[in-house]
Amino acid sequence: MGVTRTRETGFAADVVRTARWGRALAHPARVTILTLLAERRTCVCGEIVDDLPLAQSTVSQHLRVLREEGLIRGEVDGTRSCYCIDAERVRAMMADLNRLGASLERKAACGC
Amino acid sequence: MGVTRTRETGFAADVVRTARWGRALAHPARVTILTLLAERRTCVCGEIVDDLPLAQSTVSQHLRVLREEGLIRGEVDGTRSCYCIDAERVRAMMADLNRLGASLERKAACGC
DNA sequence: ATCGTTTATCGGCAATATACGATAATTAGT
DNA sequence: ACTAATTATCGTATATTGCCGATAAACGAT
Repeated sequence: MGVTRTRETGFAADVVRTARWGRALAHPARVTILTLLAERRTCVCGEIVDDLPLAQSTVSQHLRVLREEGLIRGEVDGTRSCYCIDAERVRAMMADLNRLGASLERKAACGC
Repeated sequence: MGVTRTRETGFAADVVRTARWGRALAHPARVTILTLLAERRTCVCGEIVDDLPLAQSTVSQHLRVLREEGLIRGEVDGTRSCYCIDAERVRAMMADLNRLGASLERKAACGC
């Protein structure tokens, strides 16, 4: 009764992993942050805030999501936090997404 | 006051598009559905329900999300709905995601 | 027309995500 | 020690998502 199924039970592990990448990218702010970090190689938090139409605290939360998925790393540098992309993880993400994409495209012909 | 910013304002159009792909993939059920459709080329709704640990109505909602993003197409066939992957859109999605991935990896060296 | 089958949608509830301001924490500089 | 600057976290309000059962809608078969 009232089971409140948790989101990630009953699904294959690789599928869950892929879905997590999806979630990480599922907000424009996070995609923008990644792009910013790529363009500038590295950014302090304040610079990111300046480039987003969001409050500092909100940006910080998005940074956390990205950090939790490992896509970015943060380093405290004095009073500021310096963020950069974790290339390794980005590659891992793209590998997973491409694996999905490839398997979808391989047999894409529609029988309908 | 109480601004409740809408989620997709103030962001670049391509970023919003990428984030939408992310959202589409952001749930294990949807990734599973896509994979199922790829494996079998085509499925009626009931078969999909049978392979997911979710109620029929819930699966139907996930199908709708995928349909709204154009990743799958549904065709009514008598009393049943036959779904299949829209290869075109999947390619478009992967192109967008890879475009992001490439731009992230290109300048990945971390300055931290 | 009625019944059985299948799928979509509705209504409602719980959980999560998103947003903000306020505050705490950390550090540099004085 | 105090102040200013920067960032993370907290508290909270709202929106969205996800889930289910129930119901509606569409169709085939009798």
